[in-house]
Amino acid sequence: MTGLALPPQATQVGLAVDIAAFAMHGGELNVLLVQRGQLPHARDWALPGGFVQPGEELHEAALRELRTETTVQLEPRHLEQFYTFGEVGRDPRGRIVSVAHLAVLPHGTVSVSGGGHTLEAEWLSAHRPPRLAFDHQAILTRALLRLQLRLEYANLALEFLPDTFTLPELQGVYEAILDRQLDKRNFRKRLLAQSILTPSGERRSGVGRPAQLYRRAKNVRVAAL
Amino acid sequence: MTGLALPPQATQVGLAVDIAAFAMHGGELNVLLVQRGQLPHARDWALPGGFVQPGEELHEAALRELRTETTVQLEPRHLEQFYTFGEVGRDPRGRIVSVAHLAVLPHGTVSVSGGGHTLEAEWLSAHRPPRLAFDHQAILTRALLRLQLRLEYANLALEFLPDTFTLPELQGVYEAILDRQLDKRNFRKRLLAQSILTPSGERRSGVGRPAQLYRRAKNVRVAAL
DNA sequence: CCCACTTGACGTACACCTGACACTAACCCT
DNA sequence: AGGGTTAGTGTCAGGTGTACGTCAAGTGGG
Repeated sequence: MTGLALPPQATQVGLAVDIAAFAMHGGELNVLLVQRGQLPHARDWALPGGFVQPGEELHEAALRELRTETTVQLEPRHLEQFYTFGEVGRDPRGRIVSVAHLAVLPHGTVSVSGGGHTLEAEWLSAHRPPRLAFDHQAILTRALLRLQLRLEYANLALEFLPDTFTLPELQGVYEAILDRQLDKRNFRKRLLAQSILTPSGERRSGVGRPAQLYRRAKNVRVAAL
Repeated sequence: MTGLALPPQATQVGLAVDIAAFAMHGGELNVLLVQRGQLPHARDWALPGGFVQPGEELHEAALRELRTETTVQLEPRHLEQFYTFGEVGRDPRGRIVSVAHLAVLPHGTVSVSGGGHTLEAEWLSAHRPPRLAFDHQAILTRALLRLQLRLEYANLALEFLPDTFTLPELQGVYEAILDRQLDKRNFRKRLLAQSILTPSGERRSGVGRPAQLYRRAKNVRVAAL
C-alpha cells in the first residue's frame, strides 16, 4: 500500500463469481446446479456463485461458494476462470460483474445438498439442463465449449476419473463431454500414443472381458493456457 | 429493474479494463502503449486502460479508453475480452479487477499521442516491449498467446491488413505474430486451400515481381469461440 | 459343460495434412 | 542487356486421423 486511494472515477460494481462444476455420473456429464432460495429468481435453478469478499482472490471465492452453497466435500481437480460476464442488464439488482469459473470434480458420487442461500443442490445433465436463472445458460454453454477445448489441448478428461481407470471408462468421459460417439480403436490408438497412461493390474466388469487398468503417467500435468 | 438492491455482502471493487491493441508496422507486430502521467507508476509504460463507468458495457469501456488515452482514429477490427486479472495485490491503490481485452487495429500508420491521463502514446514492439507498469507484462504475454491462438482458429490475420493485400504481406503478418519464419510455398498452399481469399488485380511492389492482390472472400467471418 | 453373449484389444488401408526443399517468372534499375 | 529483387510453383516423405473387421477374454444361462 502506498497511501494512494482509488480515484473517484473508479466505478464501484458488485463483483461475483459463478462456477460451472462438472462431474461424471452414470456415463453422463453433469453440472452442479443449485435452487435459489432468494429473490430474484427464487426457486429457479442456477449455477452456484456469489460475491467476492474484500481481500479474497477470485479462485478462492469460487472455492468458497462451491463449499457453502453446496456441500461438496471433494476438492476440484481443476479450476480455471474462463470468461467474465458483465453485461449491464444481466442482474436486476444492479451492476454485477461475474467472473465465471470452470471446475472439474473427481469421480465418486458427490453428495450435495443445499446450504447458504440455496434450497437444494443437485447434479443435472450438463447438455440438457433445466431452465436457468439470469444469464446462466449462456455461462454454461461457454463453459461446455471451454471444457471441450481443454479435452484436446490439455488432458482434462483424467480429472473426472479416480486414480485408476480403464480405457473404456476414459472414452466414456470423452463421449459424455463431446456429446457424441467415438471409435474404440482410434480412441485407444490416440490416447496410448500420447503416452500419458501407464498400465497396472486387471479388473472385472461383471459382463464381458475385463479391462486393463491404467493410471496417469508420472510427470503428466494438465496444460495451462 | 425490480426494486431489488445489491445485498450488503456485494463487495465493491474497482472495475477496470485494459487493452492490448495490436497493429503491424514495418513488418513488426506492435502493441499500443501509453506513458502514465499519474501515480502510481508515473512515466512508466503501460497498456491503455481505465475504469468502467456506471451503465457502461465492458467492451464500450475498452473502446472509450482506447480513444481517450490515445488518439487512435481507427475502429478496432476485432475486440475481445480474454482474461480477467483480479489478484489482490496487483494495484497499490486497492482492489482493482481488470478485464483485459485484445484489440486488432487495421493497417495504416495509426498516429497516436497522449490524451487523458497519459503523457504519450506509442506503438512499440509487442514481443520485446519495455518494462511495463503493474502486471501489464503478464497481461501482454497472455494477449499474445491468445492472438497466436486466434491466428490458427479464426482468420484474425486478415484484420491487420487493408481490404486488399498480397500473399507475402499476409505471410508477414503471420510471421510477425508467431515471431518466426514460415515457408512461402507451404503458407501459400495452406491459405489458398482454405478458400477464404479471392484474387483481384495486379500490383507493383517497386522492387521485384508484382504480387497478386487478394481480398477476403465473401461470407468469411472471424470465428468466435 | 458348452455355447452364446458381451465387452476389451489389436491391425490395416486410405485420405489428408504438414513440412522440407530448389528453381523459374516478372518486374525494376542502371 | 544484364543484374538485382521479389513472386510464384511442385513433389516427396512422414505423420495424423478415420474407417473398418477380427480375435480375445471374460460372464451367464441352458
